[in-house]
Amino acid sequence: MSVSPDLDAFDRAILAILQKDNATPQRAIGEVVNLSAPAVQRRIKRMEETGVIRANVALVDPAKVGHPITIFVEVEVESERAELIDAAKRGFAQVPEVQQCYYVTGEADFILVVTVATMADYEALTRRLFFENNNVKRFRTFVAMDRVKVGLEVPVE
Amino acid sequence: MSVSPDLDAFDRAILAILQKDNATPQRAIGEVVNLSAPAVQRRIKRMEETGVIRANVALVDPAKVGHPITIFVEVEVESERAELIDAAKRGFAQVPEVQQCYYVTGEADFILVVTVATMADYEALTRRLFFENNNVKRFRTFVAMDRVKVGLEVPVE
DNA sequence: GCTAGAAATGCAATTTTGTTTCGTCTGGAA
DNA sequence: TTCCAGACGAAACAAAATTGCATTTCTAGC
Repeated sequence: MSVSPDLDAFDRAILAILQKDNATPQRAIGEVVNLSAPAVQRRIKRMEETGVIRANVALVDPAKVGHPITIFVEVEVESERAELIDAAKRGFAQVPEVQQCYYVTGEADFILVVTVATMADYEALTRRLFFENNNVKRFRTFVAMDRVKVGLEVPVE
Repeated sequence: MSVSPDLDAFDRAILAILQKDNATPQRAIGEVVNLSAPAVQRRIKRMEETGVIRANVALVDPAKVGHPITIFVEVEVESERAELIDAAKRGFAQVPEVQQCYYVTGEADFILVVTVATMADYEALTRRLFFENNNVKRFRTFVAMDRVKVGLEVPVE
């Protein structure tokens, strides 16, 4: 899980494909990277076992399932005591509407990406997550007008 | 692609599974949601055609492929002329290191999520994307110390 | 430069999964 | 009531993933 994976050019080529479409048949991948299907399959398996590939998922259009609003929130906390920070992390991570949560340096402590159906839902969420949390000093809201680019693809060279 | 999909409880249950693991066999999904494999398959196909499912991808651990640093950037532009904004969108979207890009309301105009190997790389990227861009007034950097929760999963009820 | 050991490969067989077919059932409109 | 459209499940089928095995490639170590 945390061993050095040591990826070669084959692995990277495979990753580039899987990050675009992981339903690509191994045979087709093999043709592109010049490897047999079993070889591709073994490499994929190894990358899954070593944690290079964290998950295989379907990406869903939020608007199509009733969550048309995406919001960024910068959260500043009162105290940065480790215990309180950990509690905040767990608290944020638990919430399904919180798609992403990062603990960051800079003028904020946390940045959240939230997806909701309505602004009223967001308002209710802020009450629950921020106003009722004594350790939240203040937060700033940015509503997405356009999701210009959305993905978790990582360049693999 | 943009027709109202009208998802029922079966569709949503299927989506919940596929958002966690889209390698789950259709037969296994069928057992969970009480549907036959062909029924599951037809629903998945329909959701792919209507754009509810935008893509099927592998999620890669950035650190394991040499991109251990995740950075948020708030970008403020000089002019919000539609033409310039569109140019900015295209410019940001093009860059592989820019994982996500949102056009937002609030104290910033764009929020970017960037993944890089080193801070030197980030510095080079800022030069290219911001300093050499006349329409960028200023930008603020937040370096992620902990990727507490990362995903694109959307609650489906 | 040569050789042993380890790792990775390709091929072919097997198993699992995805896909299509087809007959049936259900719900709604005429 | 009758007809039609849509969705379903069972079974047959096609395609893909997976496994076993012999061979090749790579890497040291001598």
